Amino acid sequence: MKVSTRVELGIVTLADIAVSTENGGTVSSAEIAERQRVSQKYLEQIILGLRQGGFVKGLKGSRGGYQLSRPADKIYLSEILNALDNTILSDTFEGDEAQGDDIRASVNTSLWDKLNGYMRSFTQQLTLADLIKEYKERCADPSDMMCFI
Amino acid sequence: MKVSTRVELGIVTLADIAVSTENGGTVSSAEIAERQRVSQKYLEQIILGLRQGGFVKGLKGSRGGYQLSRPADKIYLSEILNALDNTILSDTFEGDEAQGDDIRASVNTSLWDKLNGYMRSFTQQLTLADLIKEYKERCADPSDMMCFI
DNA sequence: AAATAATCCTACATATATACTATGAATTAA
DNA sequence: TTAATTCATAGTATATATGTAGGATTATTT
Repeated sequence: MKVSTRVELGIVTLADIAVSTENGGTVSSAEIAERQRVSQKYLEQIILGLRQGGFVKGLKGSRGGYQLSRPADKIYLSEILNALDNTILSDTFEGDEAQGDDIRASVNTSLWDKLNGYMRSFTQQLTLADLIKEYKERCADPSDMMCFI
Repeated sequence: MKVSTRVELGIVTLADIAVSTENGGTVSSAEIAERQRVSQKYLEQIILGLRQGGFVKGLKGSRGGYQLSRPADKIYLSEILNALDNTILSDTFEGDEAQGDDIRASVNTSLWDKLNGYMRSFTQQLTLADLIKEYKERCADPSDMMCFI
């Protein structure tokens, strides 16, 4: 399953903000950009989407930065994905049902609707807090990988 | 989940060939093109992929056409998808693990690997014969939709 | 043998999406 | 007032998607 770098970076950035600010305060786009090795300007575009989606709020000015606008266990992956790219969890063929014979419609319900249904239910029960929890558990095992934050 | 029209048409075309030839014989690209309301030339390109994937064989010349090269219950959706677009069931980020910190790697295994895993197991147990069976069951109920083939 | 009907193969055109880069305005704290 | 930061938009190069088009190849039919 291919996913755009915007979506990848969007989720990772949100997780980064959550982890970096869990003891209060804010984190700047410059910090995150360095950690994730992307240009700050590009990252700001992605954070724009996160803010418009209602996941983070930005505090302007010196000593400003970003924080979550909701607790991480109230942010569902389905919401994040929809905000970053509304095609991922959407119906595969919308308004396409009238074309051709109905083998198309049948394949749609037998295959694509079921795949979409699973992706939705999985991402509707998975929260940002779950992602962070799993990340920290992996960090606790140094033989697995290193923890940078 | 957005999918290219090539993938959609590829699966539908394969199902069409299976249904149209289940009593023997062949079906031409012209027939399928009319039924699915696409240009014959475009359809031929898509059938090319199906042939290279080993799902159909073409018989040239007058009275030629296409047939399945294997029984429909031995053709798995995972194979079809891989032949038509090898990104759908592939790992979301291949060779991408070295970039940035390992929040990326962790999100990858917590989210994307699981989604890919489900899509694979579902499509690895679903066959073309299953799709056709469901299609015919729907056709048997005229209140649901009409059956054209 | 010639005509016909079909698959097979490749090149090209156009539109859209992606992945950035770049520029600067607006806002706040020191 | 200066510096630091978010906020917003414009531009651009590349890749991908969605076809169109032309014709070569092969087999059947007459």
